[in-house]
Amino acid sequence: MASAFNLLTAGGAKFDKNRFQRDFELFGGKKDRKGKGKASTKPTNLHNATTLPHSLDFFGDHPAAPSKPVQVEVESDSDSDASSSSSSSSVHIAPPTQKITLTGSDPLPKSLDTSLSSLTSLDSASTPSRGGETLLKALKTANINSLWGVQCAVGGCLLEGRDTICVAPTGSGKTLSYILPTLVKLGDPSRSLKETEEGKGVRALVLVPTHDLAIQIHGVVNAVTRGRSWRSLVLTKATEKAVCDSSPGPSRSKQNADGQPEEDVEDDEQSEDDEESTGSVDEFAQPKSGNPSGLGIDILIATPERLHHLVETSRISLASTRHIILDESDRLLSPDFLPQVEPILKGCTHQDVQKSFFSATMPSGVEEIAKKWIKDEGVRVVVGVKDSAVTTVDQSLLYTGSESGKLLALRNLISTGSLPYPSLIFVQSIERADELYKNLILEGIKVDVVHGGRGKSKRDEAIKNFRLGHVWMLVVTEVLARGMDFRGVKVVINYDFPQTVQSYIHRIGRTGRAGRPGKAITYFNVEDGPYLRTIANVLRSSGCPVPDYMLDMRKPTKDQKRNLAKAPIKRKAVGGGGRDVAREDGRKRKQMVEASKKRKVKLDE
DNA sequence: AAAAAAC
Repeated sequence: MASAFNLLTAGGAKFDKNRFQRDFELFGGKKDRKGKGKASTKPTNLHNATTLPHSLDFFGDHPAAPSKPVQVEVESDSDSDASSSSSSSSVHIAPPTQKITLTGSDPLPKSLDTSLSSLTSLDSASTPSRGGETLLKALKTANINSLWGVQCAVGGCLLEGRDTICVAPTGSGKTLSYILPTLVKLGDPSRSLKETEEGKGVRALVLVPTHDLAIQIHGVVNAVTRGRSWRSLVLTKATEKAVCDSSPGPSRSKQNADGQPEEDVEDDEQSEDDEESTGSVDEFAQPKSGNPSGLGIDILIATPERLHHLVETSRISLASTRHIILDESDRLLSPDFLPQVEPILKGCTHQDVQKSFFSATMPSGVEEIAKKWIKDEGVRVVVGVKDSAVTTVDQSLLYTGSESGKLLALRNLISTGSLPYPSLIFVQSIERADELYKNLILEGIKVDVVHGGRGKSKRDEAIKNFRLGHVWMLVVTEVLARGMDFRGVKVVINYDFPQTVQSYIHRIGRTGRAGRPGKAITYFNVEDGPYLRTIANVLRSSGCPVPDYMLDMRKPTKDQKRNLAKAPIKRKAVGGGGRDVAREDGRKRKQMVEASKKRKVKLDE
């Protein structure tokens, strides 16, 4: 326990002001490009274009703002970016450093050093050529000047062509850790490769559990491929056709194991009709050669369901895909998604396809599933302590007594001005999200709500406004718990108790990113009692004080399960709910307890 | 039990 604490605190406390700044720009760039009325400045000028309101300006008003660097032991030599172009920074602040553990068959890949050039200078199988040079240039434009720990380690693995499972904390830089090496391995954009086999179809596939995360990752890709002709798309209804068109002809899918040859031909005819109706080129004029335009998609970012559908109906082939990345992979390999994800993985039939799996949490049961898809030469990268919360978040638990007590507590925070913005409020259901949203409007705050029941464009809009600072508080469901990078978020409030440890870790990981401080407050009531202990253990492992009685609380037994989802926000908690023992719940609680035990056991990893 | 993810 103590060792875990030390390990964690040794890690999270370094700062890289340059890096934060460029991260902001990175995402600002995406927003601005899409912004309607916004002055369409160059993406790099975003910081100026969308000046942060004071409340969002982390470095301006936070007491812990590193006007001088936080003093932590320096063990990395990532000082190469000290002379960055960033105006307001003569101080060098190092990125978060944590212990990184690689396991796998020998020889283990050598970690890259923190300089960007280590991405392209490697004499790996890839063709360095001009691709590397222009990538470096693009990174500098995006104000990315050095690699972080996870990016060095994962970069080494992916560049060597190894399949990889990576468990790294929230906000530690996982997205870039797979995007950058993938770009290097792809070498040149499909546009420059149109005559070659390699440039066709979906060249790299990133699979994520939510639409919103897909959009965000697309923004990252855009930011690091600025000025080049890389073709990256999010698979949506709108882009579906273009994505199918990029797929090599059906002749290819015939070679696949599960292909349905006869129907392919008919599908082809069908597609052709669709083509013409949308005024596209006659891509399928030559069915057997397929996609004569030769325009592939370099990086496709997709959610499982739509892609699964396209694969199952043979409208798209992943037979030429060389890279498949599962982000939030424990979620994607959970029973909810597995039926869709498995066929997609199966569809990647190229003999050289590289598979990689990423998450901040990785229950061992799920990791076993991931391993089944990985070659013997696979590498496991663990940054810090697996399945632990980031230590940069100040976590606390707050007893609110009753349902109405929650709203009271939140209102109190707001009215006393003690709730720093921007903040993120998690609730358990769509209904409760809408209801809390309505209540908060009455408080006169700039608030919006995001959940799966809202249209995609509304979601995009709300998230954009939140990033821009036009929205101070976002009421959300689990949909935004994972992966979303709101760099400025100061507080996460778990208005409703998270249902799993994983959920808790991901939710509070929306703040305290990249070594920055953050705060997480979790409300709980009597009915959350059984689950409290598990979460309390997480707090303690990451160094946050927890009253002893919480850890002593009895293990979850057959407590009545509150139907929280249907409980109105305003109403007082109704006593005497269902008394029945929900077997499902028992099972899940056991998993939670198991997971936390395992976490403790594996502290020395 | 809810959420998410296609039509």
